[in-house]
Amino acid sequence: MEDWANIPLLVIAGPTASGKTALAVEIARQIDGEVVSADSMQVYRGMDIATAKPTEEETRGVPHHLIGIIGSDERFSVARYAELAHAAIHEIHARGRRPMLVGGTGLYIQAVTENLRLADGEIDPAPREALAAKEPALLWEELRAIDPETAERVHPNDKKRVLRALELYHSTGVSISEQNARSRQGPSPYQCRMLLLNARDRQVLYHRADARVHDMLARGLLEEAKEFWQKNNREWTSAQAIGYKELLPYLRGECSLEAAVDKLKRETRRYAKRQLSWFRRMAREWNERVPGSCRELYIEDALNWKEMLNWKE
RNA sequence: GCCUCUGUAGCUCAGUUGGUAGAGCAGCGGACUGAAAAUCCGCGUGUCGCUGGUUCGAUUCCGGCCGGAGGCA
Repeated sequence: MEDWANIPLLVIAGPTASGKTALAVEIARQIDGEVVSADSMQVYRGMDIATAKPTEEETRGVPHHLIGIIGSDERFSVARYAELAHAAIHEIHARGRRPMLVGGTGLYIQAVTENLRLADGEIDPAPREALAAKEPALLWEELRAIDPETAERVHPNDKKRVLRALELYHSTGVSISEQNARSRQGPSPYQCRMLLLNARDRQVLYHRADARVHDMLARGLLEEAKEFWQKNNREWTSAQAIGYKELLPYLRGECSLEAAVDKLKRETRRYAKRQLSWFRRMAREWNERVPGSCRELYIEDALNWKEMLNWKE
């Protein structure tokens, strides 16, 4: 695995509904590429409409990896994702094809491109229930006792991160700050270039997102959601997917379809905004480290394939 | 036509006994290392309908006009 630096990896990132799939497929067909999905919800089986999994028609023969690989009732983690993604990238490269990392989950992309080194061992979820019952302030104090550096960075109200830090420590004996320090020592594994899809006018992106919500509904999102809730538990990670939890009140007769759809659109927009926040930082950092390693593309522009292909070398 | 109510942020509204205004939602910015489509932090973005008058000063008081709702005809 020491030849990592020789593996070129084209990353395509962007918020929801920005057209990542279409761009990736177009490029893949020209450079003999295969897509490794970096999407925390497309990893689950089923959930096809809600997670906008690329259809056969859309992929046009370009292989896509890490989509629909686990059950919606399974636990998953960045650690497992990174492992699978690295394996897929190496395997694609070994076959003489070009790996492309494409998706909207910033954490997953970062874990792969920066080769984050996470502490060994599974995280034991058992302490979570015990810890969750406690007051947030008490949990934060607990974290400060074992890892003051992380406590400093994590807001006491950010219960999820406080809990995770405690779980990590209790399960592996490694604190978050230790793990972070280790990660930073890792090599930059691949020869990376990133295309970031964005919109000059946020409204343009939002209109596309709204249109996609309507498209999903037309394709049977309601049916899919109904089925999803028959088989899945609200506590499971897959239930976080935008699309199902917003429609649940309607399916239970607690609100109108219109209200639920409005909520769904709003949550989609908020999600896109959070993604952009992550990617903008990522772009800034990449270009500081390796000038020109991240290029921003605007969905309003007619994309110039030839220019992009010359650039990626 | 007359009477009453009403017009303040993108929306729903509060408020100023006259000193250019604030909540919720929406929106915007940010963080993010084992759940991340999650979780969390920060920020009012405004011709107070228009126009005259009174006043040192009007979003506030008075008149007129315009828009909206209801009532009587």
